Amino acid sequence: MSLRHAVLGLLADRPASGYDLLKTFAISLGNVWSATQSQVYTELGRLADSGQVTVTAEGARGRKEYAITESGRAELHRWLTRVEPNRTPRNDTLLRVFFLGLLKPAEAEAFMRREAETAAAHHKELAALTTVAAGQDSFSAHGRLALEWGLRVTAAQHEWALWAEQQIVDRAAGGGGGGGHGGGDEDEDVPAQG
Amino acid sequence: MSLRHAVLGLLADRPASGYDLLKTFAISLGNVWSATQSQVYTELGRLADSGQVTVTAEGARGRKEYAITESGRAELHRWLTRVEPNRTPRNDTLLRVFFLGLLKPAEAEAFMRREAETAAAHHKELAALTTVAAGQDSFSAHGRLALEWGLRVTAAQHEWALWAEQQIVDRAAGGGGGGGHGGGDEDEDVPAQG
DNA sequence: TCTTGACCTGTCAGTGATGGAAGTTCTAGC
DNA sequence: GCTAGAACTTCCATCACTGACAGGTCAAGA
Repeated sequence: MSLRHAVLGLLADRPASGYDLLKTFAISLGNVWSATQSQVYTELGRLADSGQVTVTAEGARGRKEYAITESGRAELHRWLTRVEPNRTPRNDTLLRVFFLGLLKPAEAEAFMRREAETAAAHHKELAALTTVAAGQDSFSAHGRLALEWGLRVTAAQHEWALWAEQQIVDRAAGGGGGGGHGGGDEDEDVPAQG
Repeated sequence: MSLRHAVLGLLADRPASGYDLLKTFAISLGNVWSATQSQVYTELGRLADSGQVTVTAEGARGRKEYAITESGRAELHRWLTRVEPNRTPRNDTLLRVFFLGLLKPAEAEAFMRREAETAAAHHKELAALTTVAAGQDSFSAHGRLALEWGLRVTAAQHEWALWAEQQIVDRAAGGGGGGGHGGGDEDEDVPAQG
């Protein structure tokens, strides 16, 4: 449902063709909201039908350039200011974490280690983007806010994965499969959050 | 697509009816993967058709208790160990952040402030769960790992939102609407992450 | 000229997600 | 006996997403 607004938002910056939008998704916006080809073209068609965008030019190779209309801008503004962001949680990795007890400790440990590596790699990718995305326009500036979110969250994820891996190791050593788990050096149940 | 595995995972712990599963989603698992009534019942039907779960008892009021089968367990294990977690980014809030430039600075600022509040509230909710979810079984133990993730990420989100709000204030004060923006005390572009 | 490949737009079938409405059966209280 | 409501399941219309397919046009080089 938000794809519509992603497209509107991009067109609010400047007119573009479906192909152009696809490139923007691939480069920057896709880090935050991904879209496939068919989705973008379908959505452009729908938006044109409802009068929120119009075709402003037809170029070579059948290229159609779309621009946002007043009606589209109004809808975009309404969405930005009046519609609650959708926070439906849907985290594939965490879902698996819930069920890690079904694996052997070694498997579960490997899972968390892979997660740690993935988070670190993702963080690195984003850090590389930082040096590139240095535009002074508003779109770039706000993109950097989103980028910073990514940096912080991937960093937190990395540390969490390392911590969780250790928890699993401890539990395997202390508790085994059965009921209670051996006490001892387990003060550090949950780290302080400030 | 992962709803199937969420259901399988819950049934791997113990047999349950659709209604039971719904309660589990409402209480714990829903923080990580939400599901509606129709989804759960539909999925149970599909799983029964494909032989990954079976009806083990029929109780009062048409209640059907489902249990996972060997085939279901195998699929679950395959998913946990062999299937890459789906990392399709789809973050409604960040999508809006990209387009905050379309709002007046005061509106954008209000948006970020609301985000900060939401993150703080969410963090508090999760912290309240911490004291409750103290079971010693494996499902609870791993649930706490997921919970810890939530605590860390909401904390990071809160701080990020505060930081971003400040960025917006600075930009409005320094740059205004036009081209370049006034230099000065803007060393702190991006905080260190190391 | 012919080929290769980038550019650019679309359609379609299958599948799953969403949200609401509805219906039956049991329990508890009057 | 009657009612209210909780327990529990099922159906349906609509919409979003995926992945594949199916084009047609221009530019540059062999």
